[in-house]
Amino acid sequence: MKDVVFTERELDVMAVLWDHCSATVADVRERLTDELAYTTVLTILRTLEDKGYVGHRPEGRAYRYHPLVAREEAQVSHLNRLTQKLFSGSTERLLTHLVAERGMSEEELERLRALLNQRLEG
Amino acid sequence: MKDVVFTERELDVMAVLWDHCSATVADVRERLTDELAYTTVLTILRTLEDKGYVGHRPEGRAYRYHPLVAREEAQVSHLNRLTQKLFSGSTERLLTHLVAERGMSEEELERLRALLNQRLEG
DNA sequence: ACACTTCTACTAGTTCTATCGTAGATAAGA
DNA sequence: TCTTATCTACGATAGAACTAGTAGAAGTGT
Repeated sequence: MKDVVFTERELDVMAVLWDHCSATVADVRERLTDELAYTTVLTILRTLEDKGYVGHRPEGRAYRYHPLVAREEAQVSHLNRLTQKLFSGSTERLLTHLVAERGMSEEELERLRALLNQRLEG
Repeated sequence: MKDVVFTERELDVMAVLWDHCSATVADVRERLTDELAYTTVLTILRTLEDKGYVGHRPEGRAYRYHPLVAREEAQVSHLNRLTQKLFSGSTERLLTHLVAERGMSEEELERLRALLNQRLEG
């Protein structure tokens, strides 16, 4: 599987598309936390399209953009990078860090344990 | 805590420094997997120094560079970004993904379960 | 028909990233 | 001392990332 890596801004925009399945420029712009010019958002979408990460089809007089790569693919790529460079390539180290250092609720930890049990028994 | 975020190349270099506590330009260059010119590595280190992420002191005729930020800080920052943008801000989702999708050995999963048990009982 | 708004297309500038060459200092070896 | 290897300092360039302005098309409202 090829690497699907995004820049900071691209990720912002992709997040919107993934969350909403598709969106117009105005939609995306509205949902971004940073205030960017309309044309700026358009440019980012165009760049993403050039790279093959999103597509669009006309909707009325505007375009509606949609992801061409699944969020999961990006998750894998980005996690690979992070694990490699920051956790010496050890997924376990990463997991340990998460469980130990993140403020997770008891319920969440319980659910994780359940998943783990299932994974180990199953 | 302020954000400690690195570019791709910077991360390569930081990884060497973290792994070895400190290193000269030549050291770093040797340990990088990509073959970069000596001056390229030097420039990266200089940039990192400008940003306040590494420091150096003379050693013989050369400089020895050392990290000024802990690997842990970078771990936290990068994980925050990744969780936010790719896992909708949910650490649990990230953990679930890791446990479910990564090929982890039985021992690793066991150890994780042990940690989890300890965390929940303790 | 005219003014107004909303879009895309194109262009452009600034900053950051990545990479390396050259020059000059300095130590080491012959 | 002369040469060679090794460093830092400085400069430069190509490309990516980020941001936004302007022009012109295309609808909307009156």
